[in-house]
Amino acid sequence: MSINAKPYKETLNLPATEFAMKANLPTREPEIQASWREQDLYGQLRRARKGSPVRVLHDGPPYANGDIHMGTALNKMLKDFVVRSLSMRGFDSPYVPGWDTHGLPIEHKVMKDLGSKAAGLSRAEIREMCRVEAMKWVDVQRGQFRRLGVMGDWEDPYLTLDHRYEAGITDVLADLLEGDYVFRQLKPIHWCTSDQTALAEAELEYHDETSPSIYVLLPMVAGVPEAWLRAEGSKAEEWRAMIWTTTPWTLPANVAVAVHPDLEYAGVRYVDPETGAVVRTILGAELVEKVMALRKVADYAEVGHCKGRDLEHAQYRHPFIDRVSPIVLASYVSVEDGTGLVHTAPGHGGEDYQTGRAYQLPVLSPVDPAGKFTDEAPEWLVGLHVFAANPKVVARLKESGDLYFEMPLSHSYPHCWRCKKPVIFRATEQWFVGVDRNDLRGRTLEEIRNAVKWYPAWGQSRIEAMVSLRPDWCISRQRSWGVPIPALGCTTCNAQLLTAETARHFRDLFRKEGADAWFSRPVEEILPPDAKCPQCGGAEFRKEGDILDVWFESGSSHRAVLAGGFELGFPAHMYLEGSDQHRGWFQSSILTSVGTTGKAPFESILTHGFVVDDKGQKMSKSLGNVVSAVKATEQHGADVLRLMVAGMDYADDVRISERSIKEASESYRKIRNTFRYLLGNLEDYERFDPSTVDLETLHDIDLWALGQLNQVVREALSAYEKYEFYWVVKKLNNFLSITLSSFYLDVLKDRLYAEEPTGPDRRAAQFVLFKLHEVLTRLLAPILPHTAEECWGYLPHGHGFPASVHLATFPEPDPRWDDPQRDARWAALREARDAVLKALEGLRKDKTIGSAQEAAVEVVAAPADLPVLQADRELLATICLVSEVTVREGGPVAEGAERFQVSASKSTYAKCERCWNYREEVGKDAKHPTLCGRCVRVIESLNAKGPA
RNA sequence: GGGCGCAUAGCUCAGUUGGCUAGAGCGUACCCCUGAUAAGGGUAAGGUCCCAGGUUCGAAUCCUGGUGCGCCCA
Repeated sequence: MSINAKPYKETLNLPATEFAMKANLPTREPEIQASWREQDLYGQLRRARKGSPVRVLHDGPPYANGDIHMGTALNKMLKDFVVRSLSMRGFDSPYVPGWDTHGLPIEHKVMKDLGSKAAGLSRAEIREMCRVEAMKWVDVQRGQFRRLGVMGDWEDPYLTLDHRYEAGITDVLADLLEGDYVFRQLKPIHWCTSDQTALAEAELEYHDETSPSIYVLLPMVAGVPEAWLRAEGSKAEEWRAMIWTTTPWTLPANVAVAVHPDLEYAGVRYVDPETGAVVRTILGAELVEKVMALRKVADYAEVGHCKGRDLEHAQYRHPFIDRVSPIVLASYVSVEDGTGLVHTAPGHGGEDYQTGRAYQLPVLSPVDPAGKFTDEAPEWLVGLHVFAANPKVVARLKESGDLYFEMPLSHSYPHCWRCKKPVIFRATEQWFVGVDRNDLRGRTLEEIRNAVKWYPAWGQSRIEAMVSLRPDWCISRQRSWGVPIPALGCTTCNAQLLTAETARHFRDLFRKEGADAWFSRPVEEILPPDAKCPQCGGAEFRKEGDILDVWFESGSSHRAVLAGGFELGFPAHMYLEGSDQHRGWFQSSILTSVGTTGKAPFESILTHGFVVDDKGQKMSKSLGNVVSAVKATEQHGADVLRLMVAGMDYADDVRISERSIKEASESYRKIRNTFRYLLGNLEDYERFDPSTVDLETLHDIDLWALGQLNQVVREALSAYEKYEFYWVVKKLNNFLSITLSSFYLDVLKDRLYAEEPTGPDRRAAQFVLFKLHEVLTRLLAPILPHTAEECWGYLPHGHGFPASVHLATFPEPDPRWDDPQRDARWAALREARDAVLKALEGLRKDKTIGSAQEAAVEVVAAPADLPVLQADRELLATICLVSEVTVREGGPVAEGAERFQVSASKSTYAKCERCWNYREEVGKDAKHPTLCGRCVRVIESLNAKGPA
């Protein structure tokens, strides 16, 4: 049968491809992921990059409880962009994900589920339940991260409960002990006297409680302002300092009174309305009236004023203990309530403790685990529970005349989450890492400044400020679910045995049996050989009960993972976390690393902001603005989420809402459809070898398009190097949308559809499409791994391409296509085209034409522009998709006028039945009277060749 | 209250050392095409550049002070 017999339409080369327009990512992505797992893509990539320069992004372990949320998803997607782009840049970039599996939230959950049953279980049994709980969430989260398309060694992640990891933690502790960074000191913590246990902030519930609110007059000894003494002719001993407290029982531990340096204080003389005695006292100036009113004191006068800082180092006597203590300065003092002078007991309060450290005050805590006063307390309190002691203390003060006023006060007070009883602050011995020992702080700051690159740069000043000011690190916790601090208590003298050597002994034990050994085995079985009490030389010990702070655990990953059994290498190229980790993991990592190796564990830090809603508010259940990462992935697909995240500047907060996901879907569709067009026109491409395409056959516009592609490659690669993914997305979007979809690909249609299928003109166009497809797929692969892989699969193989795009490397610009002069010429042509398109819109408005092909156009240009426009007038018609273009010389362009004047009219030619162009020759050929010259030529040639 | 950030069209971002009549993509409206078709093309509308002072011939850009939002701390 002759081709001639077919309708002309069937002789066109219309696009055809299996690559679906509708992505259907929710079902397609899991299929693609399954195939990656089947072929062990991650393993293949490792083998392919073996021997290349290594760049490791070290994963910060998320906490293994609950589903992942948008924040963790954002973090993992960014990490995946980094790891994949490093691989495609040619680096060997293994990624070992990890989980933080110890710690309070998991233990808390287990204890809550157990309820009263918890009391009957051993610590080892509770730990086993915690392990099961943690591993459950590791599995859940692993599935969710994989669903996002995150590539890594999911089969062998690092877990902080792993024996090897536990040994790594203990190894770091041993090194810090060896460097003399670790010490023991009293510190107040929340304590439940009923359960006799320490409580974390998360284990407290706040309820209203009624406490005795008392105002106490402390006798001054020295330091009362001279002016006040002179004015009154009084001595310092005749003055008082008035404090206020709602916990009278803490007064035995009082060792200071705090005032605010900048607040105004008054010296007040008043006459006691009951006794008629004259009393002189120091009070916050703003509170004088209020305090005097409490007892309706009418007869009072202010003797003088001073600043709080003038009172520093003044001295007073304890009301019922033989002790002289100082007035100190503290910035948290306010005149909200009380007297402006704050009773300070470092053993019984967090702020008091900080102030105490600043002034080197003693930490007194004469209270035993049951909440009863020890014999360090005044005799009349010993053995009494602290809450029962309150009225006794008040009575005593009243008796001695030191009580100004008393009343019951209802206020919010912390209670134990388990027994619901009010808790107290009680100082206990804790383990610390001393930040100023061996100048750890200074050396850490040196590393921060000189050895680490910060993305964005302000991350440096942020962490610098934090490290400069941070207090010593309390590393002990009174919990069960974690790695024990392997301290041994001497049963004879209570001294603690914990040295680098003993820690290393337990490190080896933990490596073999896990930290569980500490809890499940009797102490005699696990004692280090020749263990002797450092104080009394005794050889009998008990296991102490503290575990390590979880920040110490995750902060030890540079030892347990980087330098450990994962062959990643120390230091890592990058740590990448949210900006909260400047205080968290970045700090615990660099402190333990500098303390043990002298070096930062990372060469660079990349931080991202937090996920907020479309108004910039944080996501919270109560605001109802939470977008679920898991649901969003199921509904829209991982690639859509990834595109959304990649398009935003992560340095700032990242705004996510249903709307932003919808917008990302639309943006995704545009990308996908452009690829579909490329593939649709490459369907027959694999039948020949692109290297046979004679570059001479490329049209000028083809060369220009390849030159534009070069620009995109350069910009994308440079953006990837700077980890500026939103720039990659922006550039690719613009290229896809403006350069390709609305211009180049539109212009190419005539050639692709109407020219001879295997003729040089169409093949030249396909040569470019092939290149576009290949290059753009590679550039997008780190961001849209599923879609890129799908596209890649449609590429004709056999040209030395790896089977997966993720084994490929990024494209390089091809200098053969660079030609600035051609670019300038095309800039002018495109400007002329814009003017033409604008003119056509006028014809459409009045219904003269529909499609551009119906129009004939005259362009008036300045003499300077003529050479470019007149060089190839048919070209101008081709790129404007109109019937014909005539170019006429006009005068020089006037100031502010358009560069090109265009007038358009309906073409007088007839429409070619085959290519729909309006051409002069239509009707001239006797055999094909409805065709234009080009289509006649194509049909004749096809006929000559016979059926394909 | 302190430290570190952020603030330009409805959304995501440009705007190098002060010279803009402030741009781009997406979205929106309207139109065209019906041979990329739950696609494609075109045109257009959209901004007290957070606010208030200041420096300057000139400020989205520099300075000061606010406001809002985020993270961390108190």
